Amino acid sequence: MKSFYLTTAIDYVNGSPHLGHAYEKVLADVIARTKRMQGMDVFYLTGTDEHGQKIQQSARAKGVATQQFVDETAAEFVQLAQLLNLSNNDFIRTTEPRHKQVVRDALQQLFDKGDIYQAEYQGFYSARQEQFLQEKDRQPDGSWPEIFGEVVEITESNYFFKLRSYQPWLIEHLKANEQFVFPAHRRKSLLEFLNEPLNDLCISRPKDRLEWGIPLPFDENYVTYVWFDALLNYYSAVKELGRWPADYNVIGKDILIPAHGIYWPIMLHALGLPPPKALLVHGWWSINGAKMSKSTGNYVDPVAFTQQWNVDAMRYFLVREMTVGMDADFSPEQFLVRYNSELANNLGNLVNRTLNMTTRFAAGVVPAAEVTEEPERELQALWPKTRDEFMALSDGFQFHVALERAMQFITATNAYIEKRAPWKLAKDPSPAGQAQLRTTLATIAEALRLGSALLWPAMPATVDKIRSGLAQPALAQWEGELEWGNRLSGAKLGAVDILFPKPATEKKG
RNA sequence: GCCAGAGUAGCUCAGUGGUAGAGCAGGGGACUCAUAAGCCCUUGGUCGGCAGUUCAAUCCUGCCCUCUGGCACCA
Repeated sequence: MKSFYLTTAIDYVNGSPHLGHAYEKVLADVIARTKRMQGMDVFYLTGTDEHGQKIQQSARAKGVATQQFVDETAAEFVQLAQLLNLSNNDFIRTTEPRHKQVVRDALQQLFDKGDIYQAEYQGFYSARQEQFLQEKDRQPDGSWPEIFGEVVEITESNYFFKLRSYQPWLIEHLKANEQFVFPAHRRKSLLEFLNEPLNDLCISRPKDRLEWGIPLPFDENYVTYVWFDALLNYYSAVKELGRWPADYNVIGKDILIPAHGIYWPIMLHALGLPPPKALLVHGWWSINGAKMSKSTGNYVDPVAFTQQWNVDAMRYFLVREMTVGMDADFSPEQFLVRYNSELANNLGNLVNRTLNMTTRFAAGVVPAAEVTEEPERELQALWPKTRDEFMALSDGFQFHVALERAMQFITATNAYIEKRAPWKLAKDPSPAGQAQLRTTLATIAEALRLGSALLWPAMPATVDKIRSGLAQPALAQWEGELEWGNRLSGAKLGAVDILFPKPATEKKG
């Protein structure tokens, strides 16, 4: 069985999850479930990034122990994963011993190898912000902004990783592997960035400035810089499982350069490990057409929103609305449009009328199809076309179009019902009419079984509910499930609650 | 400023070197199994602008305009 390993970025537990976090996890989950449906042995990793100065500061500001602070915030992300029905195989936290050990081993290895050296770093330091400043932080007149307080030039000793010496290798790797970054234009911008010489990466922080981190194994007076620590999670989680390298590291566009596009492949290469096979870089969500911002209230709480509606509706919307790699806009109005027209009216209603008619006209048992005439031929011909296009689009991460295609098949099934008008056939006592009626009911049920199977990665719980109504087991994989046939003949259909109930009032509230 | 992306029907987006497409919204109609859902028909665009290549460009090339994002650590 082909194995497939993908990861999400691990979330920094300095604040609560927002819509972007939810999206990335759902996107990765849809990919993971798609690959499982295709018969692959998938390992899906997500987790939290828990070290660093901001976290230490936030914990102090809140007056709680740092460990307690990260435990509490990490719990929110674990809950989000559960709420979104993610199929992750593991959830790694960078404060776990299993991770810390891998980081320390990696640092020691690089140190022994001579890829890490100690040097003096000179710069302007703001004690109030506890950070080094850069020239771009200066105001036009050369002074430092008030928020930094007193700024002094200091010299500090730190450890540096020889990033620059691997720059030629990275450039070669990017040129030789066009699929290393998706979408393609991100690879170009990465190469652009590499036109300039890299600086070596400072990978330590003195303990008297920052103690919330992983101590350097070769100098306990320092802790590890948070990015160096965090990136290794993708490896530390599966080191013992032998699953490295990842097929995809799924990340947001903001952390491609320099973290995932430069630090990460070079770190791995220096350690003698292969880089990930590819980085999948997604875009950002705006809210109501504007940048999301908690302070202005232009914000959607993914937890509250999901609970208010329905997990699968949320998952469907996120994947249906955004083109992977591009930005998209989230608004309650647009959500409602998709929810009503595609989920409730098209899919949900098809499920409902199928079960109703089978109950009413065939005592709840799916009949065998007996005739194949123009309406059947048309729908049956559309199926393999839909399925094949859906697969190709999914493989290319074009989920927004793939889902539209699947929905078009659902629409075609609704149209088929109108052509056959089973409610009229039910009043036709002739043998031919009755045969057409039985055929119609069989055809609808089969089309629903097939069409819904495509929707499983995006809406697993919903699809399994539909399948339960069709007396089918939960879907395990697509193999053998996507060919038109008559396996539902004789199936005693069960009841299914309204899948996507309409909101009480359609006006926005 | 530099780099990248986007610019196609009211909205969200597909798409192709050869007389422009879908969904939603809008208009009309027939039906009733169904979540007043679904189905059929339909209004609507000089495919950002200019020039070029070509028998032919929305799709190729060049220039320009507008919007968005990034420019070193926030998905």
